[in-house]
Amino acid sequence: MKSASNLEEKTRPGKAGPVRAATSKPVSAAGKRGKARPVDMEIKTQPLQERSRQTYDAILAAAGELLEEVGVEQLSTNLVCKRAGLTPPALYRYFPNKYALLRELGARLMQRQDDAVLAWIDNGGLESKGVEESYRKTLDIQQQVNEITRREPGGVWIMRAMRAVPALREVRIASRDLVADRVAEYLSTLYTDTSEEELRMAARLTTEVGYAATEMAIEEPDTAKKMTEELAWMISLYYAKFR
Amino acid sequence: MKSASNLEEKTRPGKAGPVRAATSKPVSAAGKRGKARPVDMEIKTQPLQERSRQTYDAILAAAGELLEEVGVEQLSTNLVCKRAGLTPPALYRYFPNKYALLRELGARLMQRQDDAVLAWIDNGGLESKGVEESYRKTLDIQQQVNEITRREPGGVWIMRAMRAVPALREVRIASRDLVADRVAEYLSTLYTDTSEEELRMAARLTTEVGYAATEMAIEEPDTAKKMTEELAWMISLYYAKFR
DNA sequence: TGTACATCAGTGAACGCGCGTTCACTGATGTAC
DNA sequence: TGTACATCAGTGAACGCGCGTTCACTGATGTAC
Repeated sequence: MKSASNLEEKTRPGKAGPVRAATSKPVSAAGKRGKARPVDMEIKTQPLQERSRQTYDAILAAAGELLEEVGVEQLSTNLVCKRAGLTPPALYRYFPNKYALLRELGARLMQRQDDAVLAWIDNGGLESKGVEESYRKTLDIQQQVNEITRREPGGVWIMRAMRAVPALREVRIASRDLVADRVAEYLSTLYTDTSEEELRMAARLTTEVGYAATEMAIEEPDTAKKMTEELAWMISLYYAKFR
Repeated sequence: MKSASNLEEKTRPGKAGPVRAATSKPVSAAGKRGKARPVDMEIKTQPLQERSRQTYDAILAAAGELLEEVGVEQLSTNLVCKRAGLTPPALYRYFPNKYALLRELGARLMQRQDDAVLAWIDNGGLESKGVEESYRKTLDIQQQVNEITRREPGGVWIMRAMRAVPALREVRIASRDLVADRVAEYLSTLYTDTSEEELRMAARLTTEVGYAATEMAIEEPDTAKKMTEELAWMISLYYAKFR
């Protein structure tokens, strides 16, 4: 059973619906991050009919494509509408602004990454007889995450946006901490000499470092394979210190 | 003697002037990154008189402040003008758009970081008798870089912008590779069994990971110290594999 | 199975706003003699 | 040392554009009987 994210309920894997359930209570309108004035992040209407479900997905698909072409900053709702073959009020029916849209894209990507990592943990990804085996398993999951991100249209841009757009940062942090907590929880049964708190810090660090490496791998495909291998060494050698 | 960046000549440390010399040849107007249409990055006029030097610095200072308050995306030249107490044509005299401005901020921050790292290398930062010493030295430079970034107004936002804004990415990459090349060059005299090419990859990875850790340390001050220590372990344990 | 009606989904046209940008200008600074 | 002039620095006012957003509407889909 998956522990609930502190952010919101996550989608059922495989189901393409919006991450936030129609009945979930709205994110408070009051600012959640310091000075940047708050943005309405609520998804307005849930698609109900088949036609609207397609529209909803077309909007997200168009946004993903456009992210790759123009980046986060130049992305606008008008541009997304044009690409999706819609008029603005149609988009506006579902998303109050581009941040809500990006948030949905971010939540979906994180969901897919998290699902892979949690499944990997459940399959004993964190268990190994030595550094060599730990390396192989770490490499495996990192490659999986890279591949998931590569396949997602605009994937690396979504990751960048989750760093650089205040309204999206919490999506990334929630996902990171969800994964890190699960890793720490698991490791604490193996390395009983180390406090769970310390393992949680270690897991956050390695998760964060994993994100950076995924971005790097996608940005520089020529060296991606070798870089990912080196990252896997770095992480597995680091965890060896807790044994 | 510092090896020249592939991007541009870097400023003399301590001098607050613009990074691009007035005589340097313009960045080609043709796009340097795939589809995102190119942005004019050229700094238009160099400040000559004392008055204009102050204006120039006031613009950069205002931009740094505003980055922290509103983020990259909401930043506009008009907003910077208001904060700096200027009218738009005054800003326009020096910067063609906000990207040129951000680029200058990015170049200055990277310059400061690089200076610290290069000095650290020259002082034998990469030399150690064991993992313990390597850890201490790595921790030292990472803390220095964190501190430099913290002190720079809008520092962490500048780093995020260098990831998420296409026109700025090259500044970050150039700086990373400059440092990584110097690290690899140095290490190749120590670890003669490993090719310089492989060491360069390792150095890029650790530099990249260092950036991620700096951002993380600034975003989460409560755990910054411990996180930085763990990062230093991770890096020094990793480099130990080349011994 | 057919039809009338309610609800859902998307359109066309328009709006106000802040953005980037430019113009002709005034005022400040530096310098030649 | 003083003054006239050239250049540098910044202003005030205006512009066109694309953005986010809203309105009253038409058309599509689902359903009650």
